[in-house]
Amino acid sequence: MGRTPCCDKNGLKKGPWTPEEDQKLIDYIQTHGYGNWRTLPKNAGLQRCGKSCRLRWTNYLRPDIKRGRFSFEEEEAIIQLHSVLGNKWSAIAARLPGRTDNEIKNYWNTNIRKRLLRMGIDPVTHSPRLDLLDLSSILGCCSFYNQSQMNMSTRLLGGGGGQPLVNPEILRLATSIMSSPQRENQNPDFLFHENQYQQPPLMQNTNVAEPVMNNNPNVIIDQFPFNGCFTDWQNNANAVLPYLTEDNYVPVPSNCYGGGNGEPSFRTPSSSSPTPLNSNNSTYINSSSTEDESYSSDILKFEIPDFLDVNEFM
DNA sequence: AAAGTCTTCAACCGCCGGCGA
DNA sequence: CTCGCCGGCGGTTGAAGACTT
Repeated sequence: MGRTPCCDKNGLKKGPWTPEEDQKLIDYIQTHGYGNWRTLPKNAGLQRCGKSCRLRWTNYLRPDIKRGRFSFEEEEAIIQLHSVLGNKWSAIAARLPGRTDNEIKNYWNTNIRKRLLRMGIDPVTHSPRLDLLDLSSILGCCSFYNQSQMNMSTRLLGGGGGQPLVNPEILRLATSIMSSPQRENQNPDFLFHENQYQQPPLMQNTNVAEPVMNNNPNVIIDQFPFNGCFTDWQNNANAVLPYLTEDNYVPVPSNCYGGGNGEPSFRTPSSSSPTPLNSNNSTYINSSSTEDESYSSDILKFEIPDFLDVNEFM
């Protein structure tokens, strides 16, 4: 289907918009609305192509655009949404009122993506990348989340009376993963292909952990052992090792690097019984850790803000 | 103070899907 | 069914400002 380029080569302006051009576009749209972007620039007296006008309007001039820095809540929402939707910037933007896909995309690429990388998390799969991981980065990530009042450095290292969040077994896992023959038994279905969140398969040994049955379509089933069960994987031949890709991914749910209050939350294994996941006001995925109550309940709880209609993702 | 490097983000490009003729 | 138009999307670019040396 040969289609003519929307931007005529001759005579149409490109590059940054001037205030005069902005005003022309605003005036025109306020008077006539926006319908046919192809004819709009001509009617509005602009030497621009329709595409450029549409972009300028939707990304910059639209009156409902919220400008300025992203709030922590927005940032958190972007990460969560990205873990489900992938690079569907428009879909993410649709759930963040006042933000454009372009803005979110830019913010992701310039801020969040880099931070995740520094934390050793692959920004594409939202999985820890062992080849990226180093402890200094993990500690560094605390600054990413430091808008919470918690001193995560202390927590990660086990200070303040709590258990360390960076389980020494993570380090052992790294070693075992690299040498595990089960690397060959990778289940590609669990990878976040095509931006679709997929449930991890059942662990064969229920003592280890198993994903909670999804009784509530509003809930992203997100339970997957990440901390505390590595020994079981190592010791139990029947236990299914977490998936590894060629690139040494260990896919973990998004909440492993951000609890409802923004801390990285490496969680304990959940109880094996299906947990009703309901809340009137918000949806929690609650890992009812009975084995180690010293873990903060906040860390084991992931809240999906109401304005994120998870239903639409499914 | 100047030069070099890095970061940010507005804008562009090319592709795709929907729709009507 | 094919074709062409249009809107929309995601990836990429490059200018400008910020920061570092």
